Amino acid sequence: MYICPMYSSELLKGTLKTIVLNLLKDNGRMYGYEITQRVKDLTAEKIQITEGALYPTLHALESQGELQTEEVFIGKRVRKYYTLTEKGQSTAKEKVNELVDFMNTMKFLLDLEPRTGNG
Amino acid sequence: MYICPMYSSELLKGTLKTIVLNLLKDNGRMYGYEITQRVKDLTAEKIQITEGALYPTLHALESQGELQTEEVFIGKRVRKYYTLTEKGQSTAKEKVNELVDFMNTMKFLLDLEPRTGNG
DNA sequence: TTTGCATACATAACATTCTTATGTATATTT
DNA sequence: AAATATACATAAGAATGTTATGTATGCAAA
Repeated sequence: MYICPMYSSELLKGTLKTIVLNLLKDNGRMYGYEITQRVKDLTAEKIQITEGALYPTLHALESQGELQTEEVFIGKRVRKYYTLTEKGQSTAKEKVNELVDFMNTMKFLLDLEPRTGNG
Repeated sequence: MYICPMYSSELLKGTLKTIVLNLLKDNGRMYGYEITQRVKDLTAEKIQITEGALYPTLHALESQGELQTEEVFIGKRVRKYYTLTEKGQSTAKEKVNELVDFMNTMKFLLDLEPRTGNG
């Protein structure tokens, strides 16, 4: 049985906040576990966000005023929903733009395609 | 005067080895300082490889058998040229493929373009 | 000629950002 | 009843950078 390989994990570094902010921008509100599953599904398990990385990141984004939370009881269990603040919405856009620009620069640097309008 | 901003440095993490291996694949042989300048020039200073990151990386790649060195005297100064070993050549290709695949997955995940043939 | 900047290597202390491991608890499926 | 999935959280450790520092040569400008 073939196991689709994950990326060597260093590549993910630095992109986690961008992924989280962008998912929340597209989906309105999500809770932590849901984010891990959504990313796994969307990437055919190539990118798996670990809980040890995600929860501290969510807490950091909240304390920086990018996210706000809402606790909802599902039976006896608390589920913590996150939504973007206004600040978070503009940060999301900036982060995505920066990442796209970075990827274009990388493709040019790796001699994979001509430079597009990002010099 | 406008200063073209660098990327927030986390993004570079994990891509340094790929950059180095690919530059050597394209250019035959290069020395450390030359690599920092080439990257700076090619990216309009958006990506600046620090020496504190580069030299340890070069040493690691050499000790892993990806690179071999050749010392050349320029006047009284030693310059250390690096070239890819055979292992390094195949690693270079793998690393670039992985990075390209990762970037495509990221663009899909960020809902920027339809998935291409990498699922 | 000496002052500063560029070239060219190197390493160590520190910061950031993950992974791995562990803990707690409820809900659902077998 | 046991295993798996859901759902949160934190701590120790690893990996990979930045910043600071050190050494030394070469060259250009004041």
